[in-house]
Amino acid sequence: MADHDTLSPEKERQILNGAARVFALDGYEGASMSRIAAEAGVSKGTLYNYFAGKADLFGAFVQRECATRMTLLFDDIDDDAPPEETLTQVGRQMIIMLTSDTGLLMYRMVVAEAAKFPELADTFYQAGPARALARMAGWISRMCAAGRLRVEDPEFAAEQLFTLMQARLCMRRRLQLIQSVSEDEIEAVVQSGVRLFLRGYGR
Amino acid sequence: MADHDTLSPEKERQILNGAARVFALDGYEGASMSRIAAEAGVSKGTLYNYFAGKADLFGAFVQRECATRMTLLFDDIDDDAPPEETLTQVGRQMIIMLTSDTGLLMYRMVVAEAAKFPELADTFYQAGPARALARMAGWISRMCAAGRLRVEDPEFAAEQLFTLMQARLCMRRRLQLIQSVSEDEIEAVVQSGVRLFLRGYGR
Amino acid sequence: MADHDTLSPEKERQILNGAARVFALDGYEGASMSRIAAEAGVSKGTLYNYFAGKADLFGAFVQRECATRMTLLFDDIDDDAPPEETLTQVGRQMIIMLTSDTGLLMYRMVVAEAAKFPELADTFYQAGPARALARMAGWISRMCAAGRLRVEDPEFAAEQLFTLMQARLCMRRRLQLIQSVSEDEIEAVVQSGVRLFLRGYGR
Amino acid sequence: MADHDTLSPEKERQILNGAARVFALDGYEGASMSRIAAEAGVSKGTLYNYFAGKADLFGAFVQRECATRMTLLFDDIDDDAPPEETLTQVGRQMIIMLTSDTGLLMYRMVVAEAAKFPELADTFYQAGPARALARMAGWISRMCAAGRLRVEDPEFAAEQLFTLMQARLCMRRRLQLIQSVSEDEIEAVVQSGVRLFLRGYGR
DNA sequence: GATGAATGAGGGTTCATTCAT
DNA sequence: AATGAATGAACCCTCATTCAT
Repeated sequence: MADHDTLSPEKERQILNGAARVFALDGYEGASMSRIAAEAGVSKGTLYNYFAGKADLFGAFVQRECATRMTLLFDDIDDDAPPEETLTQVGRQMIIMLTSDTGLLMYRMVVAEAAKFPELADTFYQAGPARALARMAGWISRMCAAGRLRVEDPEFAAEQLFTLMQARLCMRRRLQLIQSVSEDEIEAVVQSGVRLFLRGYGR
Repeated sequence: MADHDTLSPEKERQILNGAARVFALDGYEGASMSRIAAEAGVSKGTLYNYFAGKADLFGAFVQRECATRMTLLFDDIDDDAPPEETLTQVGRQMIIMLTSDTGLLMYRMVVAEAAKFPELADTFYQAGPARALARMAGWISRMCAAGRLRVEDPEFAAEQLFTLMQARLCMRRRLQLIQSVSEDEIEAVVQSGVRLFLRGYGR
Repeated sequence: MADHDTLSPEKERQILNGAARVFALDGYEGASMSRIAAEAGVSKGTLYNYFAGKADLFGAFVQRECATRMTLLFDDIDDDAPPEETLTQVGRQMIIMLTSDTGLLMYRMVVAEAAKFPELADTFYQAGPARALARMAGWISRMCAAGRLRVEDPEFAAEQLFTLMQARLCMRRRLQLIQSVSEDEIEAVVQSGVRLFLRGYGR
Repeated sequence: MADHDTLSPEKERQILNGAARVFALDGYEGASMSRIAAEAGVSKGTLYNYFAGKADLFGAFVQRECATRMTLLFDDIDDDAPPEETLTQVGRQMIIMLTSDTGLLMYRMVVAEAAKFPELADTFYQAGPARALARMAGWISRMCAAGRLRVEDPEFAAEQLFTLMQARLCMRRRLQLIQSVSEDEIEAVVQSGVRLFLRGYGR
């Protein structure tokens, strides 16, 4: 999407950072290239030297965020740890990501523009949720093989786990009903969700 | 939000119907007051006699839609029916609503504009999810009292139930990854979710 | 081209007059809608209430000018008058039209944009030169029938007559070599051209 | 116009060749300095080292084209040949030049921009039409002296001859009504024009 | 001398809003 | 109460020009 024989990687970052701030506040449609330029500290013309247009800039922004966020959600999964521990850790990190300012922003914009930019939503899905689900499903399969879980459809179970983590906090953040989440709140959601999951799929 | 010493309730309805069609197709930013006026069959000036502006019209539209859609999700709950049956029926209707064109549209718009119109998101939440959760939590409490479920936090359990229904289909619809859902797909999600719920909270 | 269920004929005229002044100075590409709006004394938005865009405005302008100019070039042709008289009178009016500010402007713009707006050039041709040629050819035919001229191809003879009128003054005006033409200059060109024509085609 | 203590004549030629291609396709307003730079294979900065700006570059381009095209329209005039033959040959070459792609292009651009670049139109006139007219007028004078023509104003007669050659084909090409001209069409126009000219001015 | 990234004024166009009718 | 013509700020984007390298 973005031109990656890019003129100056530093300036591209600068632009994307500015764009992130503006997109965050105003959404895709609401964001103006003028404001993004001002926020990024470059001229409007420079925006168009780095990105083909607004849609392209938005795409590059989404792609970068996905790539950034998705790393290390599962970096230190230890198959020998008790399932409860792994589930708790993964669930916690997922909630943290989904309720973070940028995570929230990404979700909002991708959902809002999915009808207009379906390929963007797909990019987002592949770079984010799909990878997370694949990893989780893999882990569940291994736990089944090890006799520690009993799951018929690991992929779907992974989805259930992730949706359970979205109870209460995620929805409220998405609807701007709350401005932040505390560690205690997160812990409560994670524990309850993990317990439900294990009662259903544990051994 | 809207002026409720309203000039002519009939004309207000007429405008909101036009607005609904346009917002549905184009979203908030994409909708133009001209198109809404044309679609509603009134002049642009009349729009401003009934609503203070675009944001106000949007608010009134969301409010009315919420009120309209949210009715009777639970109209025929029978406390004597087996819990599994009730859960299945409620879950099924929830998925149908969330993946319907209008349900999806509402969700997208409210989430998209939550940062800009927080009070709108709140309206939506109160008129929709909050009422559904309250009803469900009430039913769970009654089931606990009847010794048919064992739940510590009925309100939260209700949220978990609803999030479980959002696995797979809802997310994919929201991201425009799929264009429709089949009854079989719905049934699979509902059954798996209800089973998980009952294994955790049943008796 | 222009919307002729026009909002206010007076304002449309006002806009077209402003457009004429700006197009005259800057040509099609060089003219800006902002300047046209300012020159016409209306807002930019109003321009777009009356015309679909710049190309449409330009088209309407060309059409109006053609319609205006072309009338009465031949209104009072009297078939009983001596051919020399008729030719002189028509030739004189033709030079006057071609060297007038608007006539010049029209020619410049239509020729300049013919590659980009061929249908415009065609409109111009049909509304202007084609009609003039047809009328002239008709007159020539009648003069032949009356035994006062001897012409094989009346249509082509008409073209030759008109091109003869373009010697000296028209080209120089088109190239901005001169800013105006005097009546004496016109008379000289007309007489010389008519004499040449009659020596060749007269009887 | 162009800086003639020029940095490298070779590079200047290179730039003008690129400019010619772009101006030919897009006209003055439509041509962009970026495209010209790319087409010429130099950087945009270099353009500005050789030419003061777009207008200056355009001027240099027109000047060079005039100098190039105008040569040898009359190189082989033989005063002993019959006037009809000479006139036919000159007329034919004139039509060919005026209806050629480049001739047409030059005419269009110079006429289009005459109001904005009057000195440019003058350059064009001096380099092209003026020289052609002077040569032709000279030949006519010599023919008069030799008793083969009888013309009062040789200069003006030369203009009439040239305008007669512009009947039909030139106008239609200029208005993009036709895309090409055949030899037969040219011959018809030349013969008819020459005959008319000789009936009027021959002896 | 040559480069091309950066600039920012200006391009055509849209549209929420106003107000005279 | 209803109209819709008029407004003008703001939109995205282009491009002639400059200047640090």
